[in-house]
Formats: sequence, structure tokens, C-alpha cells
Amino acid sequence: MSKARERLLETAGRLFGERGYECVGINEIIAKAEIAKATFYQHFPSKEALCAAWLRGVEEHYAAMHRELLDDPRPARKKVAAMFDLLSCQVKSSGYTGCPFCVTSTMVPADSEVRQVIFGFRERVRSFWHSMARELGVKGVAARNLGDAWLLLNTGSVTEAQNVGAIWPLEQAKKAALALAAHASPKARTAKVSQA
Amino acid sequence: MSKARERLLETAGRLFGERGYECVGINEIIAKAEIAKATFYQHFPSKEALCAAWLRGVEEHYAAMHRELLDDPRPARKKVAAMFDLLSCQVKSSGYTGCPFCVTSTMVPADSEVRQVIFGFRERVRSFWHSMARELGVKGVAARNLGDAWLLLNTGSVTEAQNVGAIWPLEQAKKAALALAAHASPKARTAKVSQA
DNA sequence: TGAAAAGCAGACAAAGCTGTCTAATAGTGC
DNA sequence: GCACTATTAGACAGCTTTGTCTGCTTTTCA
Repeated sequence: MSKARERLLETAGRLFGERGYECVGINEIIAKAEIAKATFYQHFPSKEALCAAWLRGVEEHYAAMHRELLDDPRPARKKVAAMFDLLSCQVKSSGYTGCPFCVTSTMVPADSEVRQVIFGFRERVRSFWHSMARELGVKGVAARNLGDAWLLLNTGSVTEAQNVGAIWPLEQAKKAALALAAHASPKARTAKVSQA
Repeated sequence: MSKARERLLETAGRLFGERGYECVGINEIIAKAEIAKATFYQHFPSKEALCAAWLRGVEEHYAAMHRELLDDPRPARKKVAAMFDLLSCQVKSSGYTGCPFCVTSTMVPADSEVRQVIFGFRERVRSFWHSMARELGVKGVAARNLGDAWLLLNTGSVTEAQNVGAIWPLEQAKKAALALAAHASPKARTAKVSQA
């Protein structure tokens, strides 16, 4: 990848993430990236294409994170907790203003290329949580339900954290996710009953 | 309230809800509302003030809905289910593109009046879910945890529904919310054990 | 050395935005 | 009739936006 393209993607990602697609202009991006406008349009045909390229990069990043976590040999319950800890770290990092896909989703037309990227990402995250539920030993429709519940806690906590500017949503989502896990997993339930 | 102001608020609400604050201009709002520009600026000092007024209206609407549901004599578990059904209806209604507060949140500066309205709303919704948890007979920190979990399922399902353009997130959130309720409430747990 | 590729600065067009202002018109209470 | 208020259309200023284009310079690589 050329230096100019790299810098453009990096700068645009930072700005889009901070203030949202619609609130950041091409002029600001090229100024901050110190790239000439003509060069920009040699790499990307439009602002929207830049946005799509950025989101595809983020998608790859998350995909790697999910793969790594699924391959991790720890028990599933620890990995669910670890995922929420990872999200917590991201939210705590400076300038974070919510899931890039959710934030961008409202600002692009429904039939755009960007929307397709967003849609694909959400699908992938959902199937990640489904896999996690199956790893816990839950089967069939119950695994889908548990995975969806985790996904919604994931989405909800990140969104809420952005809305209120705090990290309690992440901590509370982790607790709820583990409670649901304890409720759903046959092994865990047995352990809990024997504790009582 | 004057006819012009009413029509402006209604039109702006629809458009802001559909495409987001930043993607809708004053010119389009006044054209669709069939109100002269000068009249607009006699009612609202700025576009941002219009947005804040709109969100305050939405806030009142939700506040009434929450009050009504808390006063409802049905058992808490039914009311939790009813709340998710209400959200489901909203999401299904035409042109709905996500929680107005979440959608607007990313498009306004952090210190604006609009941000204050958003913040207040999120606080109020949170305390609604806390009240609901206490109605279920859960006490202290457990009530806060349960209420927060419900809140996150609420936020997550509405956001996800908007992202993927489907209503399964609402249905799955309802299931998870009821599972958490069954898990948390002493009465429900007893009932469940006696069933087994 | 020399050709091809990449990047540069910046003017420019065409359109959009918010917000101001003028001047005329419609309705309402007295 | 008369004063007062609300509303109208629309020109306008001043700014920002995306995207195109020209002409020039730097880098790269054989």
C-alpha cells in the first residue's frame, strides 16, 4: 500500500471515528493527512469509497480478534468475559465515540456500498457470538438465543457507553453475559446447584 | 402551540428520525412543512434549538409511556415483556431508523444543549428499568444489575434492529430479558424449580 | 540517464448549508 | 376602520462541501 493511501486511511479512520462520517469533510482529511486533493482522488473515487475502505479495515481487525478468541484454549466463560474486557479497553481509549459501524450506519443511504459493509460486519459478529455459545456446550436454538443475547449486550453496552460517556455499561454487560451463561450451560448449572 | 411551530416540529422529527440531524437541512424541513424560512426563525433561533425541542417532545412521549407501564397493575414480568413489544411495534413502524437519541448523539458536539437532553433521557430510561427490577422483588445491587441488563438489551436490540433492518433483535432481547428475570426473581426461581 | 509513476499546490465549478433581511400579505381583536 | 401580530416568498451573504482539472515537481526504477 502506498504511503499516501495509508495515511489517508489512518487519518480518515481517526476523524470518522471521532466525529462521524457526515461531520468530517474531505478537505479536513487531506489537510490533516498532508496529502494533496488530486492525490486523494487518485486513490479513492469518492468520499464514500474512502469510508467503505476504512470500515473494511476495521472489519478485518475485528475478524482477527474474534478468530484469536475462538482459537483460545481457555473455557468459553472466560473468553466471554475477555471479550467484554477487550471492548471495555477500546471504549476507554481516547477519542472513542462508539462502534464505527453503528455510528456510520445512520449517515449513509440504505443502498450504498457502505451499508453493505456494515451489514456484513453485523452478520459476522452475530455468528461469532453463536460460536461462543456452542463452545459453552449449548445446542440448537438455545445456542442461537444465548448468542443473540450476548450480541445485544455487546451492541447495547457500547452504544450506551457512548451515549452517557461512561464505562459502567461495559461492566454491567459483562455481568449479565456471565449470568446468562451460568443460566444456560448445563455444566455451569450443575456446578451452581451443587454449590448451593 | 401555533400551527406553524407544530408542523415544523412534526416534519423535523420525521426527517431527523429518518436520516439523522446532520443529513437534513433547514431548507428541506421548511419546504416539506410548507413554512416560510422567516417564520421558522421566529419560532426557533437555530437548527440546533429545533433539534433540542424535538428531542424534548420525544422524551415526554417516552416518559408518559414509562409512567403508564409502571402504574400498570400487571405483574412485573408481563410488563417487561410488554415494554419490548412496544419497542418492537415502534421499530416495525415505517421510516423508523433507530432511537432518536442514539442517532443524534454522534452528530452534535459534546457540550451542546442537545447533548444535555440526550444525557437526561438515558438517565431516565435507566431508572425506569431499575424501578421495574425492584417491582420484580429484586433488591439492592441485584436490582441495579438486573435493571442495567434490561437497559442494555433495550438499547442493543433497537440499535441492532436499525443496523440490520430486521426485528429479530427485539424478539431475542425480550427472551433474554425474561430469562434474566426468571433467574433473578426469588419467586420465579421457586416456581421454576417446582415445575422441574 | 531517462522514462514512467506518483505526488504536489491550488484554482475552480456547482451545489449545498445556515441565517438575515425586506417588503408585502393575511388574520384577529378592539 | 385600525393597530397589531403572524405569516409569506424569496433574495442575499457568507461560508462549506465534493469533485475536476491544470501544470509542475519529486520519486522510483531499469
